[in-house]
Amino acid sequence: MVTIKDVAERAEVSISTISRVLNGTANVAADKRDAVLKAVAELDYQPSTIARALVGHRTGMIGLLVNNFADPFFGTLIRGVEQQAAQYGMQVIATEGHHQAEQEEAALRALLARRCDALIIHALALSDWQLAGLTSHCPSIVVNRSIPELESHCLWFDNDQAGYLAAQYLLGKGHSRIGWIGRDEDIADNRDRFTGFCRALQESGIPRQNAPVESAPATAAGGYQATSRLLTKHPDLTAIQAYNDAMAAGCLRALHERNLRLPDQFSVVGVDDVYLGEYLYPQLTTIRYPIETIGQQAVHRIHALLTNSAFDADHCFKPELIERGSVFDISRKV
Amino acid sequence: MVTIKDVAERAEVSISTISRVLNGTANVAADKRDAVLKAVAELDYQPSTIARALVGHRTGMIGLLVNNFADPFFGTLIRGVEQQAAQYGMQVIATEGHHQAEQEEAALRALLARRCDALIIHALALSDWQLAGLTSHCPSIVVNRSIPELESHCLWFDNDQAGYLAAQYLLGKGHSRIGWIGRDEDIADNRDRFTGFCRALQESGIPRQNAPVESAPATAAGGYQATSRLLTKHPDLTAIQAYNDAMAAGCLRALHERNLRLPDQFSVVGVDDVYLGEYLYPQLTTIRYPIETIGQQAVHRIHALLTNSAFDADHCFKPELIERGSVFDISRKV
DNA sequence: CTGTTAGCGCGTTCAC
DNA sequence: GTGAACGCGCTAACAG
Repeated sequence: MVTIKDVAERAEVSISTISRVLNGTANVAADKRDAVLKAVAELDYQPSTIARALVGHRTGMIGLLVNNFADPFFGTLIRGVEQQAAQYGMQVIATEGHHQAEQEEAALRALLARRCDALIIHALALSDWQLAGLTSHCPSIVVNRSIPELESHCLWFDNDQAGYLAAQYLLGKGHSRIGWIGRDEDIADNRDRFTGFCRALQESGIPRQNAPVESAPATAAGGYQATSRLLTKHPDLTAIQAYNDAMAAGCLRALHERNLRLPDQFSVVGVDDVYLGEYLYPQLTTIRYPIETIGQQAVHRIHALLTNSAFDADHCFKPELIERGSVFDISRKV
Repeated sequence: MVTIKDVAERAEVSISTISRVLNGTANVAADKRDAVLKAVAELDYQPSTIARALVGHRTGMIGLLVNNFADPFFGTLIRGVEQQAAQYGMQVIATEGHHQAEQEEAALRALLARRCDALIIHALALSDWQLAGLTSHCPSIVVNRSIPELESHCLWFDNDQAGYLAAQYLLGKGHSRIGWIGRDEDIADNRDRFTGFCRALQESGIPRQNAPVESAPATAAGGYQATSRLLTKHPDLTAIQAYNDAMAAGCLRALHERNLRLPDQFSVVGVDDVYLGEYLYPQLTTIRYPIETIGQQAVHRIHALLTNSAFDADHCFKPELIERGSVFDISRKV
């Protein structure tokens, strides 16, 4: 690897001069400047970011912890983070936590050992205080979670409102017998979306027995199972609201297998708007979780943290309805 | 940040001793060893990987270049790479190239400047010689592409065989009027899969006019368009083979919209087996592109390169049929 | 304007 | 078995 010393010899100047022209730290005589640039080009010299990091106490790296790379939800998050980081001349080093406390902790420690300038964290398994402990020595933004003591460093999504919005949309299309297929793990996201769902029904005066519930893993297979159970017990339903798009996809499959004509005979709505929506049939009407925007905002905040500048206090991201084709207006049919 | 010096002071030994117990480089008296360990724990000391990298000339980082994070295909690749890297105690730093030569080059340069120990590259826009130039100073593995001069450093997929396998499967199920929906960009993947498709038909004595072709972008929307055009011109088709799963998803939508009963009335097969297959209805029969395995193998090779050990010469990954529900055996129907 | 020097945090000689 | 000293590649403060 060619070092600053090699360049200095070739350009016949001192290493400081190299450093100066490359960083614009001070004025350098035009002829020497040219000689340096020439030598740099000829040698294809790239300053070592690690040597720079050692002396500058900045690595230019943002550590990112996500659950699972293969999941497009996180892929989209990574992309938002990476693109915005590039704007600030930083790079991203991402790791998987698999929703396991030990792995999440190990990943964070590795990121810390790399001396990342800042961390962006999506962790479900770690407790609030564990997270607080691990991040105490490094500027961190926690996404998709709200930790009371760290609130100004959290970016989250209004899951309650998402559930509410989806249900309201269904109600507005004339549905009154709506099933809910939820996630079987008791996590805040699921609770909140369900709470919003219930609130919307209640406001419309729909009795609870008109809104049966089934739980399953938050996957397509889970959505399929939950839907099957739901339809067997409650054949009078006209719509299903799913915890997320993956479950909604499984739900659609269960409906297709029953030879229902979609969307005319049954409506489905999801939450997340991750990738899947346009691939399914009918194309899924859903609630958008602006995960890419959240990733970008996280980087903005980090930049603000690192430069001690101010940032907006707006931590909570609002859901947005994405109307595609999976919901049918049954009020017109009647 | 707590440094080795802090630990040394606290443990009342020299920094060399700290280094020795942490790296097991030499024997240390038991009492001092304990003192060191105690101080390390109390201070929660993590050796700086960047200082280590500077002196050890190893960063423990693998640079990874992919097209697009949000695409599950690459998400799965990243996951394969990351998991295997973790086995070797290395970490991954990933960047996006967006299939644009300048961005791919910039990304590689950034990775090089970070002094990654090795690179794993999925680049479409860069020319062979550009790639060769960029990677000449760093052990690199090129995935999903075969470069003659770098062949032992390439890992690729037998696209021809994939196209052949898919077509053969369709033929075996009694289909003889099969459409092809391909990618409108002229890249090797598309050409090879199509070549394999044609070979299978030819071997079965199917005349070319029974196998019409349409091209479109390699997305669900493209698959939808191509299918629509194909069906309008050739209403007698009984099956479609798609360039990839995304196009197959769009294809399914076009079929659903024509109120075809699937899979009974029309069969579809894709290639890639990325994530989508189980979400669609009918669940997609496809050809598996073992991208996660390729990612793992790439890391194995890198490790071999870095340790000068031998590795298998097996560069070409074979396709595998994944039978799900989107192909109907029409020979039984007749 | 420019070269020399002192670290950044750590692994690794060398003497002791 | 252990500590002092050097250097990895670079930036920043210091002289000139």
